[in-house]
Amino acid sequence: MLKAPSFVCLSETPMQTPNASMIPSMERTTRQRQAIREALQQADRPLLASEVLEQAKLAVPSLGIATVYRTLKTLVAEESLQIVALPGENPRFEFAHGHHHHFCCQACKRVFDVHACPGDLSRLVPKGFSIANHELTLYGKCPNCA
Amino acid sequence: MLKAPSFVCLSETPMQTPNASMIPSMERTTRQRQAIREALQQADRPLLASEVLEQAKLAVPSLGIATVYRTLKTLVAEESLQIVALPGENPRFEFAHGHHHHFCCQACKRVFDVHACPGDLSRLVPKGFSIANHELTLYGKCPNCA
DNA sequence: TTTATAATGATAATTCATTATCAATAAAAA
DNA sequence: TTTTTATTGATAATGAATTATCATTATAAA
Repeated sequence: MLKAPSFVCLSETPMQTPNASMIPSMERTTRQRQAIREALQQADRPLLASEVLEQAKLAVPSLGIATVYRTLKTLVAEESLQIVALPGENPRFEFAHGHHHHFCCQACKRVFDVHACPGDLSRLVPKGFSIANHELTLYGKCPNCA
Repeated sequence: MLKAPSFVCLSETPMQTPNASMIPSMERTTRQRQAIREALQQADRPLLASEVLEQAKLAVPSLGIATVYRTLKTLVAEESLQIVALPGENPRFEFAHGHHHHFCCQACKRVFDVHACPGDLSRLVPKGFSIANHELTLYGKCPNCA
């Protein structure tokens, strides 16, 4: 009998909502995945897929972009990574660490975490609107570029 | 002698930075363009290109998406329209009207203008960072969806 | 080790928003 | 009107990010 690939939801099993069993598993530890994890951990800022590739290639020069996308997708699915989507920018990725905001340097285009928060913003919206969340992006010059 | 199309920068003319003379002109008033303008004016919120098409088609059913994109591009180039780029969303368009923020309804996905502003946010960033601008997006339920 | 198969990497394919093409149409000057 | 040509609309083409394919490689269990 065929063994199903680890990411397939078998028809023999009861239908279920998307959860860990639907997420492509990472059954093996590979140099590539370690390099990708470390690139993200050592950068103290969210990285583009291309930046992850660039950094992780320093450890594993043969690394391909397909593996970067595959690994990022799995890490997002298992909620280890969160996506940082800035207006008009490709998604960036960082290890999840709660509510925070971002600073985008207009010179070097790097994005930094901002751990402060303006707090309750319900005063800003007209009556009838209810706020569940907010995203703030600051633009300016980082210390290196100022 | 050939007359150049109105949007071409003739080689006989001195090189110049992009300005009004480089912008595709709108020499004729058409039903299509009026319908597109009116769709944007009557919506009190930024619209996707697809929403502009949908609305303007009510006035001009034959309207095509190419004309919508062409007209939006020209209106942006002449700075009549500004682009509203929300994280992970296609660009929306609204008539320019100064600094303001946006509220995105998590239910109906419509985006509304928020004319209030949290003000100076320089206290939020670590020393060495300088803030030139900021963008704030609020998420929640609009009055229709609450 | 040997073996089974998960994972990789080169690259083809896909996706989808946007732009270019071009014959047909229509605005506005003559 | 007639004429000129800017504009339109159907759709082909483009561009850029992401995903699929598949032969090859390498992990980890036996």
